[in-house]
Amino acid sequence: MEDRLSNLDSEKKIKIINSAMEEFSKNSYDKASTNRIVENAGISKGSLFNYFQSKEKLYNYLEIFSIKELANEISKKVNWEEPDILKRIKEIALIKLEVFSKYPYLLGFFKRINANKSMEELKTIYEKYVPNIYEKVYYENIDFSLFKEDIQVKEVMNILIWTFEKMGENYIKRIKSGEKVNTEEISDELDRYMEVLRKGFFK
Amino acid sequence: MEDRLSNLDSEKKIKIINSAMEEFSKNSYDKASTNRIVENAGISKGSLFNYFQSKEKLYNYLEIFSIKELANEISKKVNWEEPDILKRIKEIALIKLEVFSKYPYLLGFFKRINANKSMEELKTIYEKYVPNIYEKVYYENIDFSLFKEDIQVKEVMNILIWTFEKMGENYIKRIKSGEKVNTEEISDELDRYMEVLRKGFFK
DNA sequence: AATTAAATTGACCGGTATGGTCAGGCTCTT
DNA sequence: AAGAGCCTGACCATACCGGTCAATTTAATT
Repeated sequence: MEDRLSNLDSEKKIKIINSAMEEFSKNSYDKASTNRIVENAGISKGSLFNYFQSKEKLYNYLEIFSIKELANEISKKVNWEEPDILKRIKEIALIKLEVFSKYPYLLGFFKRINANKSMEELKTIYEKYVPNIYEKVYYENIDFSLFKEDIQVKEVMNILIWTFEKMGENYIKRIKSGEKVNTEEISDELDRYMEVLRKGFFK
Repeated sequence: MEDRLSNLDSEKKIKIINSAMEEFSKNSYDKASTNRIVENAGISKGSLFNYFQSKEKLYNYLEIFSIKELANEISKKVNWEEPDILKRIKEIALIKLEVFSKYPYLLGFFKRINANKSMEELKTIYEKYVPNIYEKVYYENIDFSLFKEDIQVKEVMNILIWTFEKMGENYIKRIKSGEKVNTEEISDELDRYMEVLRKGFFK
């Protein structure tokens, strides 16, 4: 058996992934410690190296896992027929939040990947593991005629995306600090911002 | 002489500060290396410990320096009579950009501080070194009757602030990657976003 | 219950990097 | 040429690094 991970108990697997993501998101690759990873994951050194063979392979696994996990969830769950960009963005925000609740250090780990890889390298990886996701997410079947007529679409799109990203970051901060996030409260807040943005930029 | 830094050549001082900020923003306190700091700053180990006595004192100095540097620049340069929030935010964005050009790792270092300190601790520090800055920045003399009448002010304020923060982060990324940022181009982009936001949310 | 197979452990390895020291070197002013 | 004040970098004990592997525990098979 090549892949020694798939045999693992799913809860244990998540614990290892989260511990490794935490370590790699807090420290650069060189300074990240496999000792601390096994300690926080509650497994032995030998097991980690049995599952992943080396630190480098662990890191590579995590990289691909992160990219696939988030993109696949979005791919699967979004209603791609919905033409209203605000509804699309809200949907994605909620999916992200769900994934980040399961893997609280995923966003931090993504930021590391982003910092260490050029735009081209990143796009190549995405193209390989989740083809077309870039063009799809905020554009597929979106009805851009819903924007106010005299508005600059590119700028508004960024404002929408950034607003929900910032909200998401704030939620992750709260999740990490141990707070139990109330899904209903979040959905309400997203709706409030949606309403404001709709009034401002849409017909 | 207690403060052995003020005697220093200003260019050298900036080089040391930037090198230390870079190291502390890339690594946690424990893993940040004084060896690498002196190497990148172009000074000897002995000098660093002559100036700062210990790693801890260097870190504390940096923390207070960062907070003061940015807040004082804003305090000094902003036109506090301007009642238009968009103009206020643009002014602050440009000041931040200026400071971040001088200290490219300041924002990264701030994020470390934020991650390691609770909201209360942070506020205490700000209150001590730059009193009232929190209430002032986005509120002092701002004319909130300029907003559209049926709009939710709190949400719009966050959208404005977040938009300019995200733009700033993108510029810093470009500065760090060595790109020479064209101030005129930036000012144009800020204006473009200001215009869109004004159309959406203001009378 | 006995035997075999598979999964997990953690003490241990050589090697690297750590924060901090301090005796001596260098460069000025007098 | 002498003294004063910066500045240097080899040096210290020590802590931790990624990775190994014989020994032990757990699970499966007979």
